[in-house]
Amino acid sequence: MSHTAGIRQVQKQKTRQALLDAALALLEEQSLSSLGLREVTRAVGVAPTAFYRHFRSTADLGVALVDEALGSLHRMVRSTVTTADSSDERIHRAVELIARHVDAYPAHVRFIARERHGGVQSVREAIRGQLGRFAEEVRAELAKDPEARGWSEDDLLMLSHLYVDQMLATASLFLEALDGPEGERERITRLATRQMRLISKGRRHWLD
Amino acid sequence: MSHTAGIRQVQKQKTRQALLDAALALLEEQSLSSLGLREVTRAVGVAPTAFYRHFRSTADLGVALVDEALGSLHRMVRSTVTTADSSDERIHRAVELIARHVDAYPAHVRFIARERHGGVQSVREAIRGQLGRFAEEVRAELAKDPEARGWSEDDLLMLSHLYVDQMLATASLFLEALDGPEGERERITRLATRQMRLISKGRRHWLD
DNA sequence: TCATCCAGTTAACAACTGTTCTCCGTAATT
DNA sequence: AATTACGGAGAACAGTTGTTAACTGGATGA
Repeated sequence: MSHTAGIRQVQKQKTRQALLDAALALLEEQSLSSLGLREVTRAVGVAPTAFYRHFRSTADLGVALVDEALGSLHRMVRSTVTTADSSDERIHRAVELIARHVDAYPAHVRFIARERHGGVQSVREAIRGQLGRFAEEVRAELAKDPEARGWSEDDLLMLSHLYVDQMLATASLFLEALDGPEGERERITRLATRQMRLISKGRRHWLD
Repeated sequence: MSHTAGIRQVQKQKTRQALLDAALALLEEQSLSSLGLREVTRAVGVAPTAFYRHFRSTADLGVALVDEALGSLHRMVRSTVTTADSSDERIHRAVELIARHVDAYPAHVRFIARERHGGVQSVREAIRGQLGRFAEEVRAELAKDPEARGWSEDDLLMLSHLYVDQMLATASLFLEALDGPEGERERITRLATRQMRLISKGRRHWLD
C-alpha cells in the first residue's frame, strides 16, 4: 500500500475538496437540485469547465458529499448507540454527544437532513443506503447487549431504525436552534432525552 | 356571510388552483428552491406574468401549498392518533390509515417530507408551525385518555411529537414504496406497526 | 349604459445556466 | 532530454431565468 504523493494528484484532490466545501456552504440556503455548477466554481475561483474534471454533474457531487457527511456521522452513530442503553445518565450523554456533533459539523447534518427526502434521486438513494448500513451496524451492537436476549433479528433491526431516525430528528432540532436563543438548546436536550428514555422503556418491556 | 360567486373571482381561483396543482406535480422530481416561476406557468398554459397576480414568488406559492397539503394531513393525524392507544389492532389500523392516505395524496406527502427540511426558510417555518399545532392537538387528545393520568403536560407534548414524527417517517417509507415491489408495502406495515407498539409499551411504563 | 376594475397578454431586458471545443502549461513518463 | 498525460482556462453557443412596462377585453358596480 501507500502511494507516494504525486504533485498533480495532490493538487487535483485539493481543488476537488474546495469544490465540495464551497458546495456544502452554498447548500445552507438552498437545495441540491437548485445548486448550479457555475455557482460552485465561482465560489472556488476556478473556471466553470474545471468542474467536469471532478464531477459529472451537481448530482454527482451530491453523492460525494453524502460519503463525506456520513463519514463524520459514522463516529457519532457508533458512540451514541453504544452508550444508549437504559441508564438515564448514558442517554443524557448520548444526546449531548449529538448536540456537540451538530456544533462541529452543522453543514454536514443540514445536508443529510435536507437531501434525505430531497429532489435528487441518486442522492436520496445514497443516503438511504448509508443509513441502512448504519442501522445494520446498530443492530449488531444491540445484539451484544444482554437485554437483547430473546429478540428476533427483525425486531432488533426495527429498533435500530427507530434509534437512527430519532437521532437524526434530534440532530435536526439542534440544527434549527443553532442561531437561536440560548435556552432552546437546553429545551431540546430535555425533550430528546425523555423521548429516548421512553423508547428505552418500551425496549425493556418488549417481550412482556 | 356567504359571498355570491362572482364570475371573476371564480376564474381567478381556478387558475390559482391550476398553478398550485402544476407546481405540486413538478415538485415530484425537484425541490421548491429550484422550481421556476416560468416552469409553472408554462405547465398551466398561461403567461409568466400571470403568476404575479396570485403569488409574490415561488416561495410564496410554497407556503400556500403547505396549507393545502397539511389540510389533508390534518384529518389523517386526528384519526390516527385518536385510535392509537395500546391495542395492537388499533395500532395496525392506524398504520394502514397512513398507507391509504399516502395512496390518496402522494404528492402532498412528498411535498411536506421534502420541504420540511428544504432550502426555503419561509416554507420550513410554515411546516414547522403546522406540525407544532398538530402535536398540540395530539397532546390534547392524549390527555383525555385514562392512561395519561399522572402525566405532566410537558411529557404529553414530548410523546405527541414522537407520534407525529413517527407518523411522517412511516408515510415517507410508504411513499418510497409506491412505485416499487408489491411486498414492500407489507414489510413497511409490519415495521411501522412494531415501532408504534414499542412506543406504546414505553408509554404504558413511563411512570414506573 | 357607461366608467372602472383587473386577470391575463405581449414584448423586451439583462443576467444567468449547462455544455462543447480549443488551447495552454506543467507534472509525469519514457 | 523528449514525449505524453492532464488539470485548468478561455470563448462561444443556445436556451433559460425573474422582472418591468404598457396594453387588452370582459366582468363589475354606479
